[in-house]
Amino acid sequence: MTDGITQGMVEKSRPYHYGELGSALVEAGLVLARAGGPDALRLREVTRSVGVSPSAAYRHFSDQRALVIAVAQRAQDLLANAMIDRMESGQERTGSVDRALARLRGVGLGYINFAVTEPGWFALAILTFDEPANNNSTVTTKGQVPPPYQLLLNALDGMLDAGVITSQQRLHAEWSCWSAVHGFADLATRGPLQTQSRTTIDYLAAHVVNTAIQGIRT
Amino acid sequence: MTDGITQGMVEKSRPYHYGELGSALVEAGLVLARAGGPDALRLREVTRSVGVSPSAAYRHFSDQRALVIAVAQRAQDLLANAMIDRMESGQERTGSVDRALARLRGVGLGYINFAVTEPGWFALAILTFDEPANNNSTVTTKGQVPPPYQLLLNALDGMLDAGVITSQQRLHAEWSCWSAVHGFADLATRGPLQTQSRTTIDYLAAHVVNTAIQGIRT
DNA sequence: TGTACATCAGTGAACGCGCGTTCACTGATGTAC
DNA sequence: TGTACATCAGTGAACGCGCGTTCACTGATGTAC
Repeated sequence: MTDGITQGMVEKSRPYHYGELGSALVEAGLVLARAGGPDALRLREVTRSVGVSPSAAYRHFSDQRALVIAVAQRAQDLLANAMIDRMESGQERTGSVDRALARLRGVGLGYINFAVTEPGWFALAILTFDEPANNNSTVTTKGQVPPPYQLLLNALDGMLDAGVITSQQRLHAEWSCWSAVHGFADLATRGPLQTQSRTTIDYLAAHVVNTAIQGIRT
Repeated sequence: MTDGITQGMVEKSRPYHYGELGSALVEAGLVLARAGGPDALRLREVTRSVGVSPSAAYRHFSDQRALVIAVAQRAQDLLANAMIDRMESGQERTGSVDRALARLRGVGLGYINFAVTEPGWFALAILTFDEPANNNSTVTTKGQVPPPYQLLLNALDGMLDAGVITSQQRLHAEWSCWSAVHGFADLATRGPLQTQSRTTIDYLAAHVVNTAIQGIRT
């Protein structure tokens, strides 16, 4: 029997201790949450999928909640990355106005697109938008504001800088935008739009984002 | 010991069979969900709060899911009523334009207000926005479209009739409006706004609703 | 009006399940000498 | 270089919990005659 070396895709006869069980658990949690959402993050199931006893998790997380928060943080980062990707695609724009508009649109559509393509991760990510960013499991704090929210603020500031909106219109615009985009994501993910085709969803998403932007431009 | 007659607020020594256990369970579920949301609707807990054995519920509902759907239907009705109340308050308006605008605003603010004041019921109500309206427990079907959604459609049609928006602008406007309002409700209920004061929430809600309406007027 | 009986709403015990958490342990690691 | 030992990551069994659902039952109801 092979020993020590990871064998194929399923690792049998695990090494002595374990490489980095903490991050392995988070990674396994990410896999489970992708398919099953936050409810799939049961401590026993996560440890089982890693091939470790349930109590082993307590060497790395104080309790199940801490594990969920760590996985949710990863999901939130994935969401932020998806938004950044969408924001920067088609980056060459003629004017600064068009560029600011495209970036704001990208932020919104990236958010919605992530929600629709990865509903499990999305549901997990939004669980912790309220969490006060507890630094857990030796992760360095990135800042008080959660990344997705910060991306939206940046895009809106870009609208102000480009002169697309006034500072009066900029006021509280983040809540109008976030509400529209988040609401659509929820309706498409858990609500009445969940049975619609992807084509329809994408079409409506573009419409909703454009309308929201029109709204803040009064 | 008193018997037969309901005693005070807690009914001890229950009557022979039970009045209307089916609706009593739904009513008890409503009380539980108000405080604990959908997760509080455990069959054993509902039957316990009525003072009946768990298996008694199966005389009235095929399984737990059916009970949850019945309670959710009630929560959805409460939401619809809250929207109607808000829509009709301050009904006397000078022009038809102002009236249509006020009604649309009322629909949105009623929705948000219900979510913020009754988050448990709101969370339950939105659980079944996708449900195909299964007629359960001898309840007459009210129509395919869920009431809250219908109210929004009516208000938007009113905007069209009053000439506030064109038929072009009317197109898909329901999704822009619902997204904005629903998203704000979620952010205020489960998200980053849940720690804000009621005053702030109300102020932002008005802003978001106004912005959404501006958006569909392009 | 009174008795026999079918109906069926609610009982109570039991089922299997999976969960999060604890605790005394074991066994590999890496350091001190 | 080799041995003794402290460290601490992971084990495995057990805890108490509450859930949804089943099934043979009991006991009040209301109907038939």
